[in-house]
Amino acid sequence: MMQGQAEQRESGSTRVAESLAMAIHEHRLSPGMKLSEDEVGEIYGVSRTVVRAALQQLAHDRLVELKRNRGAFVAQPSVKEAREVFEARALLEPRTAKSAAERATPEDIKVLQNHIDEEHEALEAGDTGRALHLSGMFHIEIARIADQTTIADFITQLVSRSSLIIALYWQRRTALCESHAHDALIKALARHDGAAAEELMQHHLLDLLTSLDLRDQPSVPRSLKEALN
Amino acid sequence: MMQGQAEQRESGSTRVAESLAMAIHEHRLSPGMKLSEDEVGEIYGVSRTVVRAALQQLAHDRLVELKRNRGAFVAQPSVKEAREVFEARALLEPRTAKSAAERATPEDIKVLQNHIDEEHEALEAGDTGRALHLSGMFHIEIARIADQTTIADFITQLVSRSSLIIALYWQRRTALCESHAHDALIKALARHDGAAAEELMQHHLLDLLTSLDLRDQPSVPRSLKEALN
DNA sequence: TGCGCTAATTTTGTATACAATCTCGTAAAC
DNA sequence: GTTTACGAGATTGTATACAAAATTAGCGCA
Repeated sequence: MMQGQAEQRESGSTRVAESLAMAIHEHRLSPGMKLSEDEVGEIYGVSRTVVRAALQQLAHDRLVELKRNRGAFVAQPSVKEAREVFEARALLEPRTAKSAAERATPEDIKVLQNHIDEEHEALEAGDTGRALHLSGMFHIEIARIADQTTIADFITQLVSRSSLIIALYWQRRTALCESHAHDALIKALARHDGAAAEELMQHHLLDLLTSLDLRDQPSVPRSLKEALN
Repeated sequence: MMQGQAEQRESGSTRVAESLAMAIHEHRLSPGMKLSEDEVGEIYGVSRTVVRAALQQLAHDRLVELKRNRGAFVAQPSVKEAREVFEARALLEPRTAKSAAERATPEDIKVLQNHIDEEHEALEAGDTGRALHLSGMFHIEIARIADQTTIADFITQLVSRSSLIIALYWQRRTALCESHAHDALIKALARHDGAAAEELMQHHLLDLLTSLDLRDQPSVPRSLKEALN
């Protein structure tokens, strides 16, 4: 009966959620921006029902914040939240990179190399949004290689939030994140050097964190109301 | 205008979700059981709309599994998933316990002690469901004390899933989890001994894991259909 | 009896309708 | 001129109605 492509067509809400998430990752939607249900629904040609489901998904990933009876807003991670996200990543990712190094197949390495290549391309093309997105995908891919679905899901969420954090707290004066950390990582993975991968990941995350400007200015509120509410 | 208790009354879907989660934690709902939208809605006196929202929340926490066009089922974590959950906990909780030990106030210790006392009470009363739930709350409370909201959220999710895993894979022949590990932990926290807390937590999680029967029997399917689908 | 097909029933997915709440502009009072 | 109160408009929360898909039951046939 060969059921051919098991392609279980994804539900409408997931499609909308993914599209919105992409827009947030690429910084086309800024933190604090309001996501009106009617507006979003009209854009995607779906009813408020599916928009609400999509927004709820995104809220659970902390990409949007739902305020009761007020609607959905692109999240504005506080400085504390930003630190917490990177502390969580520091706990999860180095060890996961180690596991990945021990398990990586040549195919895995190729996929990762593709990510890096595309990342460099986007960077040279000046498309920093896309470059940042691909940079995040690199981290997620490593978790996938480690064959730790649960941890990979957490890292996916953390990378998403990191994108938002970078949008808010990036110091543009710093040299771009093109620190070749990913190149070094992929080399360690290719030669199955778990210890090196673990350490490289740890330092990479620390570099990322210190490249942010995390002094206590809980983001610039757009209005007095937002500040006090 | 002093708005007094900021008690933002929670939405209907969260209420339903929390009630269902509690039922799952206390093993009143078994893994694999179907949660019909109409049925759940009738029980709580709400429409399918809010039930669907609640189920989506629970699905995101991996407490229920949503199958497209087929409905919601209480999740049946596989053996692999069970291992993954405990590996994730092994990465997150020991360090968090260390942080908690360094920050714990006397009030924090008191709250934890209450948890333990209630846990022992429930155990003596033979209410293992409640005991297990309180045992989980103990871990979550430690993450809260560490003042790491992000990690605390992850641990909350992992503890939830652990409850399901225990329901599926617990070996009843093993001596009950009343291994006094929590007593030792609270003592380490009380004297701000971070290193001890970290190590105790690590061993505690390992003990938990080894007390499960994780041989490759992906749970007993109720029917042939479930096995093949 | 056992298998396969079709149709009725049930259940989920989505859209729409109504109710509750908030926002914001206007105007009156101090 | 500033503040407060009120109400129209807009937005979200929930319920219901309809469409699409799956499950189930019944029937015919080998």
